[in-house]
Amino acid sequence: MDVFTVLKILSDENRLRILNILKENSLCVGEIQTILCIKQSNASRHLEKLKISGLIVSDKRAQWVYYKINVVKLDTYPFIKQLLYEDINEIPIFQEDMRRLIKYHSSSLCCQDLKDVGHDFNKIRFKD
Amino acid sequence: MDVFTVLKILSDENRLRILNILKENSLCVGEIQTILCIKQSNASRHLEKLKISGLIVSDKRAQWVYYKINVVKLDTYPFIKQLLYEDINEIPIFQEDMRRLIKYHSSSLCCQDLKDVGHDFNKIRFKD
DNA sequence: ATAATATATGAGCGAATGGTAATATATTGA
DNA sequence: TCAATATATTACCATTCGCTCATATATTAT
Repeated sequence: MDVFTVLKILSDENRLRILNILKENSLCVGEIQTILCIKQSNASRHLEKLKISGLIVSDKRAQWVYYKINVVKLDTYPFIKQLLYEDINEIPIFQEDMRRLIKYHSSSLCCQDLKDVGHDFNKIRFKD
Repeated sequence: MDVFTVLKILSDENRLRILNILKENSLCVGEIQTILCIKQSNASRHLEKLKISGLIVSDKRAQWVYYKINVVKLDTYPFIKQLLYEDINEIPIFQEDMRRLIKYHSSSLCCQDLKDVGHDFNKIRFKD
């Protein structure tokens, strides 16, 4: 995968947002869809591209497919780590996604509960 | 200019090749066209996009327009320097462009001579 | 087996992209 | 002033892109 292709993969807002929330933990498609507030098919499409690029890997458990960053692949081009782990941290949209991710993790919900709120983050009840 | 747009600008092969050969010295459009072996209108188009993005600046002298890297702008996102000054250095296409750039500089040619070879790098006579 | 659910995918849409040939604009030099 | 040249721009084309709806596939639970 040449550097141009990697840059194109990274240049999409939704894909970069996905990589951002996958930095710490792996997530399944429904969680990504919910935290980023995007359509399921859209999430799935971007995940496919990210997987083909090698930037993420998948792991199917029961009916859920978990995706996580492919750390080894990131070393191919050091700029990717700089971008992902440093440069984007100060950008509002990524901070908001991280805030939702943390809030989701602080709830007691997991994959199989998201159907109950129709994958709508705003319908999730948090303990205050 | 948001990070997605910058990434899109950087994700094109010809634009990245242009940035690569502009790392050390400024060059006019005809020189870029010649060293990269691309069409004049194509070079001009990509230079326009790079200029709009702020990654390069232009400086018109007589009928020639010289472009150079906008060093200040590169600091907006540190990953750009990592990409441009480190990561791409090992990639063949950029090395070949640098080889042609150095060869061009080692000749006694400048802007106004390139018309004599029809902006064809292979028609340039070098001292051996 | 059947219903429910998670994920992937086919088809189609509008928009953006990169390339080119031809032309316009600007500048210089004779 | 006029011819030559450098660069920018217009118009067009083929391709790719991101998104969405609807549907297919796979898995689980009853």
